[in-house]
Amino acid sequence: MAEVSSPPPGFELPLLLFAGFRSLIDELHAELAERGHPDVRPVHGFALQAIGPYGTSASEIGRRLGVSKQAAGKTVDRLAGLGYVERADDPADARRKLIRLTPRGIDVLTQSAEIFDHLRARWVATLGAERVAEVESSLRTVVPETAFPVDVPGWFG
Amino acid sequence: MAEVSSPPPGFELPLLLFAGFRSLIDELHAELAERGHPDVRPVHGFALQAIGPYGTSASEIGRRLGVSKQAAGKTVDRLAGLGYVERADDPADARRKLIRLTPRGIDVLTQSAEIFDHLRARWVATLGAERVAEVESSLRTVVPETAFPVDVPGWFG
DNA sequence: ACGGTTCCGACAACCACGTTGACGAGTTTA
DNA sequence: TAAACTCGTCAACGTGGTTGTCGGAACCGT
Repeated sequence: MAEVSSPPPGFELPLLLFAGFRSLIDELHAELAERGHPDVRPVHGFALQAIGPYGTSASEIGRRLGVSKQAAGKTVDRLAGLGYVERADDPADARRKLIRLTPRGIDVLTQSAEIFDHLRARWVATLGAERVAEVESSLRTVVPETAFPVDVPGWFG
Repeated sequence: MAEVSSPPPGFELPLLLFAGFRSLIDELHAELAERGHPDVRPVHGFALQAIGPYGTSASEIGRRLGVSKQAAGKTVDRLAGLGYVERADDPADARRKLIRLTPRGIDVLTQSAEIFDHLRARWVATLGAERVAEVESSLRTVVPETAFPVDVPGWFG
């Protein structure tokens, strides 16, 4: 019944989770900057993921990200300005503009995957494969399916 | 030498960490809303924490949060508008305005601590005390001291 | 085949949150 | 005392959201 030693206060858990997330993202972007992608921001990664290898419409990106089509359109504008995506007319539907990843956009995604693997390997080197796997499996257990971070942008404010 | 089963791709780790963080914060704010604090946003919590029980100046809040004093001033404006903080003249220094938590501000902090404890207890009920403690200790090990999320606001964009 | 509904992308106005730069007023320091 | 610094505020701006509106294109039911 009695706790042997008092558990840590509950507010540490979210702080630790965020710190872990943040350190990974910070290192990712530091590394991306060194590899020729200094201008891509954390939010952009989610948008690029939402586009996918075959391209989609801006409205669809908005739906996947959980934001309005207007917001998605603005994000596409900026990504286009940075050279990560391009707009093309959709031959099948004159209303739509197909948003596609440029080679540069594909590159940043490829490199990101590589860097994330590298960062996870660093955690394994520090904690051991088992403990990393257990963190992952614990989180998978406790995180509701719905909470998966599709709709990240603007969630904070 | 060979991996018995291939490890999960590295990009899952940050996603899981963020999903865990986010689910906790979402539940916190859902609960806070029910307890009479529907307008407080995730970012505000960090600012209220930065103020502390005795109050400080806006510039100091900015320093603690890693943002400009102007940005801190705006945040204080909003928190004051919501009734969580108040400005008072500092008798010792006519330049400074002392930002202090109102009773309502103290209440939201007290309730947050309580809710976080409750949420952690739910994780314990699902995963067991040991696994939760191990997640915490693993993260403490792997997170650099410097990455502790003091300077959260605006970090994303 | 045509007319209503729905969807697309764009424009405008607005809000939240961050940034720099400048400034007057007050405090500290040399 | 004069110079240097700090505080808070104002202004302008950038970015990432929101809602509302709108014309044009596609779909669907009669």
